[in-house]
Amino acid sequence: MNNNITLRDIAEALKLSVSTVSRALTDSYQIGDKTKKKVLAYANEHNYVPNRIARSLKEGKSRSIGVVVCSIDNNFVAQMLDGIDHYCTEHQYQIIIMQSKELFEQEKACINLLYSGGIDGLLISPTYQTTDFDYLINLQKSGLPIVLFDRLSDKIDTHKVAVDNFKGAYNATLHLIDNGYKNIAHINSDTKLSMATERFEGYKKALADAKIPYNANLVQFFDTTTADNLNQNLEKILQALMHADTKPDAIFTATDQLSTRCLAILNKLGYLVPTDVALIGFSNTDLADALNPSLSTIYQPSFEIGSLAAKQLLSLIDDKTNTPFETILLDTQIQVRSSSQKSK
Amino acid sequence: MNNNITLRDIAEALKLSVSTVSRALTDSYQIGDKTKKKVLAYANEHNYVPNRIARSLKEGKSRSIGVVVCSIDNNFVAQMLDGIDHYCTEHQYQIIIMQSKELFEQEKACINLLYSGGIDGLLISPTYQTTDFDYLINLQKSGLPIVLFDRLSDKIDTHKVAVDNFKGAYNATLHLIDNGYKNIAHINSDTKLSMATERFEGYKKALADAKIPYNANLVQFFDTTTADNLNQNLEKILQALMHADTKPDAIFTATDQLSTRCLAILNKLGYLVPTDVALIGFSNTDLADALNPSLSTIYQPSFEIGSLAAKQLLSLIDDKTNTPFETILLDTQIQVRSSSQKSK
DNA sequence: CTGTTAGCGCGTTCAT
DNA sequence: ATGAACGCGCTAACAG
Repeated sequence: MNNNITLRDIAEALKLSVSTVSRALTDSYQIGDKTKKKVLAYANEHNYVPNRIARSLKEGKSRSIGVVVCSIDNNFVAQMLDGIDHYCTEHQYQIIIMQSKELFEQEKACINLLYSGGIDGLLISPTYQTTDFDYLINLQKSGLPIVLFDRLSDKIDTHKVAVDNFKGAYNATLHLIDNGYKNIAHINSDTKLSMATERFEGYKKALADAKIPYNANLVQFFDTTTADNLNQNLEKILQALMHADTKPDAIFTATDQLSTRCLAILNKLGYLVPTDVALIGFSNTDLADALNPSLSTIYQPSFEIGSLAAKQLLSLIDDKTNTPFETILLDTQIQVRSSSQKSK
Repeated sequence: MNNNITLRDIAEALKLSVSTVSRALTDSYQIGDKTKKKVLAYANEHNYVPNRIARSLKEGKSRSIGVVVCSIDNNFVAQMLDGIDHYCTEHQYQIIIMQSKELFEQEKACINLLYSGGIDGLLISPTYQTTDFDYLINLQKSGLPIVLFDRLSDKIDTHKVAVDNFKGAYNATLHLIDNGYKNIAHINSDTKLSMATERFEGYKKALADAKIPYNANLVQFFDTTTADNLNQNLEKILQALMHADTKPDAIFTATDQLSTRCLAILNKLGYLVPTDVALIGFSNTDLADALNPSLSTIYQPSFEIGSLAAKQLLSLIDDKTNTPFETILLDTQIQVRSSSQKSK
């Protein structure tokens, strides 16, 4: 660890007291100009840098926040982290990122580690498995500011930031309907988190509004927590769907991974998109344009989700005024490309 | 910050001394069984969790390492971070990730922050701009263990982990040659870091071995540090190349971003890949299969780079035995898909 | 086996 | 305007 010079080193070298040096460095009004100059000069020359750990211990706050996400190796997550990092760096907060890998137990382990590590607040996007929020609620009760982002839950009352999943899903489905598709399948994660049901609801509402009867056979929820699960199950599901009596003419996928993998697997199985089946899905990949065919997506303002969540958390940390908790839902953006339009 | 109970709270409640409690909790041999049990029980019940900050201050080490990368919002980087995180979590080290955004000044700022934050070691993949390593060398001299990963430099002597760029580039170029391409263009970043020149050298060597004369007009180095720069310049470069007298029949791109953007832009400009021009490039995107056309890539073992780099760093931190520094170069893997093969 | 004491580096009273 | 002393929570050397 950092074995730089300390206040005491400066004090001894300059024959001053530690407290004088400390005050000189913080530009206190009670220190004479000459001493200030002298101290500052010495500090610069020997590039003194305050020991953050000691300061944290003293002040009872670390100016660092914990961030728990499913996986850092996920395009969409990385974009949100970028937003979080941007806001926090700007406000001189350090972030400590931990990965839950979609495992509830690991999520708890992360939180524990972060908490004992002395974070000032917690930013969390729960795992797909997470249904029990008592753990977080207890932490919150014992004074830890918490903000949920991307994946929300009603079970805990706090600041939350995500997108309007219902509307996004509604628009995606509506877009397919507007393009003449009728047998629209929906593939989703089987998580209990609200994002999944909201997207499902948006899908159903769009069908209902268009007077298209809902067909449960066209809807699939399954375990997407690991890449292997996702790939294998998705392939089976797609094959089953495409061989069923009511073969879908379009698919609306509910998550980033689901959308891109779905396209890859359809290609692999030899189906022509959108001729055989159209596709639109939630996705933030910047390769959407280059995909085969270019992928229509529901784009989420990932960077903004991250930076806003960070903003909410820092305000929670600083403000002791009990402002009521709020849930911010940003709008998604529909990006129409080839995969969802009947080829001319 | 964490305002849990402390050793003193336990000590007072149990009418013991703080040190006894401390030792009981660390299962010291010098503490009686009954006291141990009592302390442990009380600690569990009130879920005591040691204050990491205080411990860090006391022990002079934080069990945390700093990681500086260009951007977390970069597929390849995220994969390496995943590897780093995996190894560090396993060994109970915390990582603090900071983004340089390819800016040398910001890189220095990150390092400063990390250093004053009391990291035990530093993992760094320098910016494309970085040519001056004195800064790092000084830190190293003052006792900070440093490991370079992914992007290396001769200017500093320490552990380094990356891939064999020369060989990877050689193989990519050779593959194009084997498939009958002769006018092979090469697009690269204009960084001074060795990775760029090594890839360039690999390209040239493959040409030379095949007795294909080197044509400087087919080689382009340019500023890829921001997404805007990359996109705009790349489009110009591609248009120029494709309209030149010696139009390339194939392109070898040297970085992840370059490869995927190149494909997207070629599509946008209306060129058919690989019919009009073939393409292979360094890239780790898991969407390579789904791209239009599927993209042939030189794949780097990103996770391994990360975890190995972390391993080297932790060994540096723990070992005080002066083992000589080593540079580990992992093999890349060529993944041949449609973009680099003459359509049949 | 247990308690007392000291000190990590810093900020902050309380004196002077 | 400056210094001495204390304490944040923890570990470890030193006593007994």
